[in-house]
Amino acid sequence: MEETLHLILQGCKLAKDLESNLGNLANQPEILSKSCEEIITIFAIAKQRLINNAQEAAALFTQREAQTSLQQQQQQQSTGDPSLQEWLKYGTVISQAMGMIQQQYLAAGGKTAPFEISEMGGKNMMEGSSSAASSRLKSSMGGEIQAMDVSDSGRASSSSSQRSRRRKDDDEKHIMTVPAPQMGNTDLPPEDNYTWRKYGQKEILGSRYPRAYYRCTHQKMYNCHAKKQVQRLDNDFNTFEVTYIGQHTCHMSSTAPSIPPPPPPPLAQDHHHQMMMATQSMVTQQSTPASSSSIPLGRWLSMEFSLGTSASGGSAGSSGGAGGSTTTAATRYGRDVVDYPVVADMADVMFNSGSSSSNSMDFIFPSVDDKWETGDKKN
DNA sequence: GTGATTTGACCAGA
DNA sequence: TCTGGTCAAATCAC
Repeated sequence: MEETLHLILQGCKLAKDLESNLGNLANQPEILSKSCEEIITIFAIAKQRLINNAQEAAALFTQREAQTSLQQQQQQQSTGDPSLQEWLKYGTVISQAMGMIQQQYLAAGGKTAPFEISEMGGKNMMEGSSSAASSRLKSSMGGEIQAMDVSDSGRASSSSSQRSRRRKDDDEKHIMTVPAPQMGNTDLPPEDNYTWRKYGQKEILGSRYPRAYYRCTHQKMYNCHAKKQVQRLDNDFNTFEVTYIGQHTCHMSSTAPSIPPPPPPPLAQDHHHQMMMATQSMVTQQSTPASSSSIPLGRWLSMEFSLGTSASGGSAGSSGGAGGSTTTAATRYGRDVVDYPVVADMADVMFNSGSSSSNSMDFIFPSVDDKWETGDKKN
């Protein structure tokens, strides 16, 4: 265990070194890339060890990682170095991707995700929602995600009214916290690869921020009763608490058909293993120096950078909903918003990467070299 | 014109 | 009675 921690610390040191020299290396992407790969490799090894250990060890690892991310964020904010902002964006992309992975994982009925999850079950939904919001502290940067698996079976509901208003339904509810987008329009709820239609918003007693109510856009077409509620945490403006209610019965992604719906069907224990493998697969691809398909951090950075530019350049193409990769909000306010579908695709590939294709990352990063050049020119 | 969002009102459960 | 969840008309955006 100590060895693993030492590895992590070493990775942190290297990251700090890289950070301090980032200005000098800004025009040397190859060196940057190698440095990043080195860091990624170290963290990947450490992570692998932790995964192999007990959950206890994994929790400690995540804590360390979150601290590191937080430190980087704080340092970045204090320096204001634009090149470091790309570094930060990298973390944001990962965070977003992790968020979606988390959801995919929950969709698979998983109980323990490859990264941190705190699970709470058996309590009623409203308790979980409001009190948890005030008591749980989250990191908005590190991609920390907490999820509560809440099955609201406590109270029977008899809705006989024509309007069928059910305060307490029997649908499964999953509460999770996800970091808000740190660029673009941060008011938007996190992208989750489904299209939602907002049907209400309410001020919640004791909560600083209102709660927004969404239902599946295809509710009528597919009789899909999936819903979600989104609310900022009282103590953390940068974190959303998202409650998923019910399951998607719609099939909406033609481009990424293998994505399972977020609300979790209580199935397949094996998904945990698949998740682990998918995540590890990504790490491996990134961290294997010999692999030409590994993605240097510089490419991740440029990728994210291009995301930012494309968002302002015109994300009108992201509309259309049925593509399964945008929210209605993102569509509506797309001009200010980061183009999340790319991140969704990342998660998609990560979940479908399996072992079949070594070029899955090519799907995520089409012509990344060009994008690097684009980003470079930007600088 | 179509579909999404906003927002005040309504309703049901606690 | 209070509060959260939903409805639906008005409005907005494409």
